[in-house]
Amino acid sequence: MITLAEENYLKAILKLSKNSKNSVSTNSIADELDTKASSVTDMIKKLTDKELINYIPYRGVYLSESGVKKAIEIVRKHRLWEVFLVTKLKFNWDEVHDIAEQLEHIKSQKLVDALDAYLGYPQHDPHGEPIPNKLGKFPKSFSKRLSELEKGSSGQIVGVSQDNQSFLKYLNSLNITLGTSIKVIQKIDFDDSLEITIDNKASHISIDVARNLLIKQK
Amino acid sequence: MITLAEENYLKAILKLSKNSKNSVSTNSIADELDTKASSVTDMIKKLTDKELINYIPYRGVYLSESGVKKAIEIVRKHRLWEVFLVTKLKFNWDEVHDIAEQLEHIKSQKLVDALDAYLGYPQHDPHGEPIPNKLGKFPKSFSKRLSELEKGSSGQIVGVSQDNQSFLKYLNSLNITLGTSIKVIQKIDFDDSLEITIDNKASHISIDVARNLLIKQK
DNA sequence: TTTAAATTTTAGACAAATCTAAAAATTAAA
DNA sequence: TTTAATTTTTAGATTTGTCTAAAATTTAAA
Repeated sequence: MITLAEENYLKAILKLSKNSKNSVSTNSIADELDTKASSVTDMIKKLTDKELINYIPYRGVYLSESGVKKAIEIVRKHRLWEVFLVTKLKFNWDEVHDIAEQLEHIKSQKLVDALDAYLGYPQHDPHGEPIPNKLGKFPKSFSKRLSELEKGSSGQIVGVSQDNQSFLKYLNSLNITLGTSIKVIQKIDFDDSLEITIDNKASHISIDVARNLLIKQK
Repeated sequence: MITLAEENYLKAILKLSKNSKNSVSTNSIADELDTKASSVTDMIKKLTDKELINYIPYRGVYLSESGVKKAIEIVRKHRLWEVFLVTKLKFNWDEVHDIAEQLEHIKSQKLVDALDAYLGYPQHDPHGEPIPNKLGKFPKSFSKRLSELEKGSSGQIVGVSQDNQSFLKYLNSLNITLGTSIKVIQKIDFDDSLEITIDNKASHISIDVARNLLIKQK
């Protein structure tokens, strides 16, 4: 049986592997989960014993095949519940993360599948993030990160790759939501930040923000 | 913060108080939760420290005002989720208990209220059990237990006061579900069991089963 | 390439929730 | 009303997940 804490570690490792491609460091997991490196080392041993990850001391970890499968299941549940909360219960997109963090740990394959069907097999969550299907396959994406756009080009926001409340509230304050059209006016060499326009109104955003905005070019 | 284990104890104590009226014994809690008496004693101390129960050593416990409130909230969540699973996700009434046992611990007042509204403020769960409202008030009931019916009288099943799968599957095998008409043909003095008819077909049920069937007399 | 800084692991401790075995208290029976 | 049976509590241990402080290892810098 896989515990709640273990599930959270798997999810964190999956997320971090997507950013970096390489194996994931102890400290980065500790950061992601807001815990101490020594706690991470302890948990790494448990996950290794269960063959959910591979681990070389001092060298980092990566998910095993079964670890990936398990982690994707949790992501699937998280995102399906977010869709439920927004489309059925009328929550705002910045209110659902914490509740989905709880709901993602409910154990019942039948429940997940029934929920998926009930929601009409959605491919994206309320933040535009892809929802893996029952087999763990993600829908194809045609989006780029806003940070990759050239000066002068523009597109529409189709997703964000962070769903924590403070980030989403910041986006709300910038009038950025799914579907918003954005043009890159200037890229600042000094700190890689961007001058953009939204509805002809200029704004300035950091590279960190731009990296978390998914955009489809016109 | 109240833990998952503590919530389960509160729920068990509430259930046992309803049966007995007196204070609840350590052993009965241990039975209900399938644990050991010594574990119950340990937990009783924690719940006492948090002022969720009152406790006199060797004399049993009862819920405090805040303990009752908390326990009723959990029951409310459990039953609302059961309604969701049956009415929206098309689960059968004998499949929902275990999943609701998990869902009842999700913490979000807003979620409970939104779910309640989404379901149309149901007053009874799929087993006919009353759902307390937001203020903790239970809807009035006009039902009796089948065990209280006189020989010769009859009525319709409006609820069951057990929702575990094995009990419900047994009812299914007897063709008993919500709405079923039942007549008491004979009461057996020896073991208090009952001869009943369902659609003019005779069956024999124990007093334990009869006590868990709620019936509205014609 | 040796030293310093950063990262990671180990050792030992703690809280939560549980257990077994033994002791204490209560209840029932002779 | 004393004894026996039952119930409840205590004492001490275990597992899970976490922590701090110190040691070990790796990486970066002089």
